[in-house]
Amino acid sequence: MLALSPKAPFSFQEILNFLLGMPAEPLFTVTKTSVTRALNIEGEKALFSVSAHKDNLEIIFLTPSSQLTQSRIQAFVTEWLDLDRDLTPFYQLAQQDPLLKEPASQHQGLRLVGIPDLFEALSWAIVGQQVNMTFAQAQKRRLAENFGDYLDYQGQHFLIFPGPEKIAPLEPQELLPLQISQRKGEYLIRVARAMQAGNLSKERLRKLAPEAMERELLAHRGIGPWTANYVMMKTLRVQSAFPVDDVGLQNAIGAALGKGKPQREEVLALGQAWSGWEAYATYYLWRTLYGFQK
DNA sequence: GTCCAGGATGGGC
DNA sequence: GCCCATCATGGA
Repeated sequence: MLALSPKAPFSFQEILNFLLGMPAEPLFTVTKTSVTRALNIEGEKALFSVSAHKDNLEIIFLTPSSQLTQSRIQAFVTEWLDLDRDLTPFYQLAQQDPLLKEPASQHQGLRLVGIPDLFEALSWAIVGQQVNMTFAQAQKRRLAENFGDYLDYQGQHFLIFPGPEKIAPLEPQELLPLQISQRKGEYLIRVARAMQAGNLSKERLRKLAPEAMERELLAHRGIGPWTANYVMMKTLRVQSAFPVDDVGLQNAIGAALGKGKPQREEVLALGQAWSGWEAYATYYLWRTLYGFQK
């Protein structure tokens, strides 16, 4: 067991509610009090769960884990749940914003749950392009089932997403049975190969300024503006990342303003008020779409 | 049957 | 630069 102390304001319950309200994620299980997932830490598979303990969080290691693995998992959870972020400036900004005021006060302490693994994030974004999320989750699950790993524990089956080395040798036709289209299969495989060749990595990207980072991502076939900003938001933790073209964001804004989907320029104009916090603003607006209430 | 999903690309103009 | 067809599948 290991305790974590997130920066206040923090609410694990809000995180759980958010996850429970989304289409089921294949890589972890969520209950009303905890989230449990398996990871492969440098060849060692480990299972852990995160739950609230008073004002703090605790990580429970469900499989025997070395000291090194435990500290890696701690770092993973900190990054995954954005525990070190100080949200105070965002809430100050949100308080004066017509669109953010309500969601921010209603979901005080909600963190932007990320996707620390770059290949997982890109894969998820690519299969999620222009299809509903339930369908996209099914494809992600099939990728994990067919090419990833797993850990069984007390009758439960925990999937581990494959690394790029598992996808790089494939041909798009081999992904068709998973209902991944020829074109998306090409995108996935090319991204996997670029990562394997070292031309695309989190380490390289994180050294770049946001503009250069986006350019670098856009250079890859299959990564457009939406995918680039989505990954910057979920994986690279760029707070100014802003997936303007996201249909969910547009719907959330439209609903909040009591009208239809806004134009691209309207979204950009609203985003100016969120400068530096576009990623969290987007996330809290997404939250309004999936109204899971206890 | 039609429309919409947390888009990207390449062509024509 | 913008507009448009195409890809491609499932659920409402």
